[in-house]
Amino acid sequence: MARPTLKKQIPNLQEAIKKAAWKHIAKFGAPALSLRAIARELKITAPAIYNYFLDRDALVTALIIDAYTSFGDSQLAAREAVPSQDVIGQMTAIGMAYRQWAHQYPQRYQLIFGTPIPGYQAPLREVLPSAARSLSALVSVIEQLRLSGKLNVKSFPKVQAEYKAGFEMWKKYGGEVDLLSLTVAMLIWARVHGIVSLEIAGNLPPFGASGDDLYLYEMRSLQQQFVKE
Amino acid sequence: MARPTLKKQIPNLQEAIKKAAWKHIAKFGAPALSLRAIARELKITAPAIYNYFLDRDALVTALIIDAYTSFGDSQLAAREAVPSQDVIGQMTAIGMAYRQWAHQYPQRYQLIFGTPIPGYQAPLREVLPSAARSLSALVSVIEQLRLSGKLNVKSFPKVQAEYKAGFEMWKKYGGEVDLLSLTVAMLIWARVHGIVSLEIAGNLPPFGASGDDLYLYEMRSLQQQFVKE
DNA sequence: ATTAATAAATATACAGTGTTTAGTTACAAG
DNA sequence: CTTGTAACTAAACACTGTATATTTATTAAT
Repeated sequence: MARPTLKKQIPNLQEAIKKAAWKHIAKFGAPALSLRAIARELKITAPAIYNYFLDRDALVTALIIDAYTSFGDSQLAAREAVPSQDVIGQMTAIGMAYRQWAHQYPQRYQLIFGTPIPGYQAPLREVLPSAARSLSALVSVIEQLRLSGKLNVKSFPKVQAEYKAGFEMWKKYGGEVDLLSLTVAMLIWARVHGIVSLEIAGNLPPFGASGDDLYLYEMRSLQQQFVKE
Repeated sequence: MARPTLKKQIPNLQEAIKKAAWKHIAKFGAPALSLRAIARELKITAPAIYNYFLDRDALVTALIIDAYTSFGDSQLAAREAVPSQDVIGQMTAIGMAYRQWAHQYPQRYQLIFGTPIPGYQAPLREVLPSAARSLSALVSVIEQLRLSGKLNVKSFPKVQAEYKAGFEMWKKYGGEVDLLSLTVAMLIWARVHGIVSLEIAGNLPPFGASGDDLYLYEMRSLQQQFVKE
């Protein structure tokens, strides 16, 4: 029985593999992800997976893209939930959604922003679309702030010319914005990422009853620094 | 020949193993660290390593402690290089040393602050001494700032009571300071870590000629936010 | 000096991993 | 009814960390 009959075949095996992979990641963590374990779960043999993914890295890449999509959905939904006139409200909503998503899916967060898979390096070309989309919510808000003249960027550093090509590529998936807005958004991202990644890894003491006082403080700091008036 | 004669034995094999491990990490990255590869390099068998380290994780822990020590040395040296009256100068020196060290030893940086070893979780008890020491340079400067009344901590959030035990433990290795100074230092650490970790992973566009304009900007931001006057 | 104990290594083996190759079968198209 | 292809299995390779048993060099005790 080299090939199972259609009746016994798993209908969308590609999706089933990813689903089993997520299940294993949630249970044993991303580093323990194993093709053979997935195969056991689905009652197929490990090499069968190679019909759907070039190798383990390709599977991980697919998982990362899914995670980015989930993350981007959460970011865009947060922005949409606040009326577009209230730019500052959108900014905080996006920031809160960031941390909320990270706490809800710590494994997905680490899969995207950490380096939990041995030897794996995400191929930028494949990941960029979903990654740019996920950042686009924040970037668009900063852009709105800039267009309304409320963005305080006194002496904000400029990116080097060599990055221009990367920026053009970003715009393709992240939307038409000024380079300044993108770079400010990236700094904000870096700040938020700094706190959340340490928090997820358990390297920050708990602030406040629910632990988010420090985060709120940092969001206020961002507001005071980058929003005029 | 189960046991080599003293002449053929490697003199401090424990150190030699760590040295070979670092060599491999520098060459192939931390995730590719392999006991068997180390053994091959030293021309011994893999199980021989178990005479010096309980298991692979114990070796990694030893490496992390070494990395923390190297990092701490750099931090403390940076503080010492600036006269103790110039607290703000010490603060920036420490900040610059942080990034400099991270760029000089990206693998060590990722070994400490990332999670590049599959399934490995650093045992806090063993790592804390060197970790606390490495942070103590920054913490001590913040403490000086606080004692001289120049620390601006208007509405800075407080840590939860449950952390008090961890704080007591920290003081044992990181020096006698106020809890506030420690937590402010941790926020500063989070900010700096946010930028540097993204930078090391290649996820930030290059700012300025040598790429450190954004970092300088962020250090100025910290100063403006936390230093009075 | 002889013997016993210990320490430090090797040899071997086990269970696991990703991946390659060759073979087999179910199904679809001609 | 045949042929071709897609989708799988089986078996094997080269790795990995680790456990166990064994061997030997050195040290300590008698």
